[in-house]
Amino acid sequence: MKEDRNTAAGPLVAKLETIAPLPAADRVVLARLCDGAQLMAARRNIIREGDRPDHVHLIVEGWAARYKLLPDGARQITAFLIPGDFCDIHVTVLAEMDHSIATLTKARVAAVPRAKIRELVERPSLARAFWWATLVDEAVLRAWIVNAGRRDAYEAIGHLMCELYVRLRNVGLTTDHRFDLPLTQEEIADALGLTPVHVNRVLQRMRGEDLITLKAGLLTILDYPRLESAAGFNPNYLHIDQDLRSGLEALAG
Amino acid sequence: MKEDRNTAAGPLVAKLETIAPLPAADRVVLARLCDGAQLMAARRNIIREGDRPDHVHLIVEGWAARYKLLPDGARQITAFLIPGDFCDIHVTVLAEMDHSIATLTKARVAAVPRAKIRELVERPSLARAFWWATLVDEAVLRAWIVNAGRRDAYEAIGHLMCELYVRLRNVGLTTDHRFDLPLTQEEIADALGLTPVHVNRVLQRMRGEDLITLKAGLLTILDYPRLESAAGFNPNYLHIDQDLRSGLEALAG
DNA sequence: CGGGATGCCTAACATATGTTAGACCGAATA
DNA sequence: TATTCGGTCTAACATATGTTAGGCATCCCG
Repeated sequence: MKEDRNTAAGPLVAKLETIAPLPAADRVVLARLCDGAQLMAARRNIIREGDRPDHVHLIVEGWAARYKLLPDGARQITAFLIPGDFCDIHVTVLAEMDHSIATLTKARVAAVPRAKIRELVERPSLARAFWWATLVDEAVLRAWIVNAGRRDAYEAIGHLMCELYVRLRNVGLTTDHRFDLPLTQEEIADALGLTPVHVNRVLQRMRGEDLITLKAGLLTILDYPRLESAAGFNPNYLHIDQDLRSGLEALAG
Repeated sequence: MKEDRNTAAGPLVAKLETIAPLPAADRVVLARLCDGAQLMAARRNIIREGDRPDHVHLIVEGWAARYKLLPDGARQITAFLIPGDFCDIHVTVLAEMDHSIATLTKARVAAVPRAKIRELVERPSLARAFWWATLVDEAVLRAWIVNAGRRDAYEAIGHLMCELYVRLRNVGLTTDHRFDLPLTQEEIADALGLTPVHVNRVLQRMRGEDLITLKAGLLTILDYPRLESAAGFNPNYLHIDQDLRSGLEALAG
């Protein structure tokens, strides 16, 4: 299966190839990035606000999150990072981190020297692919602003589920409409500007409506079209090529 | 004055030079981008979601905003664009717009052909500067997520004011702690996920506390340190170099 | 100079979401 | 088996913010 080949070559390759196939040479180089990945425990900081790291971190396995802490101790999660995501290509240009990143689950994280990134970017296909990835990250941030600003809790949670579904599918981590969602209700709350109590209320409602199933970190979307429309989810901002999108659609049912 | 020279060469130069001076040749090329700018009326779309423009738009004068419309007609503003900001470098890589952009005021907008951008990016100093600018845009998006998610209305509005103050100062559009803020209360509301009514309440309160003055589109921050701390504003995410930051601080009093 | 917009402002009332507190449950650990 | 521990779930109550509605300026344009 194509999916197997992708994940074997590493989630990063799978992700970048959601737009366009890469030259074989590029795939090899990328796959090699994942080799030295370190195993980290859950809930450990990968980098902290104010740090000036000289390595770029890549999630190879497991989940992580960007977050900011407020003076009163509140936490806002700003992004969920899944396999294939770079944590901080920022540091190639910006002096210091303006937010922190921590693992959410046990994870394998590769540290790539800045110089290596510069070397990779000399390949035009990779420069383009990296550029694509950061622009998509930006688009995701915009979608999250809408979540927190103009969607109610029910829509926001539904939207997040749809987004994660598509992103995970791109790296081959879904089967049908089911995937591992190793987030606590508090983490979901911190991502959407809600309260754990309220997240729980909404989840209960969704279960009651036979929209989803969520148990032991496994989410099943029982009625994807209904969830999508209830959440006002339009995957265009993830910028998957049209043809490929329909291809995946067929694959994943 | 240095500030005058910058603004004369165009807001884009001023902005990009907040991190590091550019070679004279670069400044010339950038300044020339602004030459053919078109005059647009207020509240006109520059690009719309779904468009596949072949030009990149640059705000030379006036204000614009990125926004998304929801199925129910609600609007979420995702960024305010001021002189020196690119609207859509995205289109160099992504096929189609996932959001719309409209002028807020009368504005001068330059349309730069994609090819021209590619040409500019061949200059290492400019490539770096553009890269810096988009990473800062990304950081601003994160700050806005925090605004909508975890700050109350008072803090969020204060934070927005501080951010705009610093950004406008970078392009020479402030005098002391005063600047043109040509936003309606509804636009502020749409940016922060609030209601015009509530924005008004908060503004009244800020006036009552002698924190600000806002009349006829002119905002004066009467007590900047107090506003900054009330909002939990930390300018680090705008990534101005430390030395330069203190320099500006001295300049702007 | 009159009339229509547009934006600001306020009041009274409605509600989605937050707060606090605690019971429950399963999985790990001893 | 007992014991934590982290996470889920619920209830009762509190509140920041939304809703609706309308008055009041100001500015523009015919």
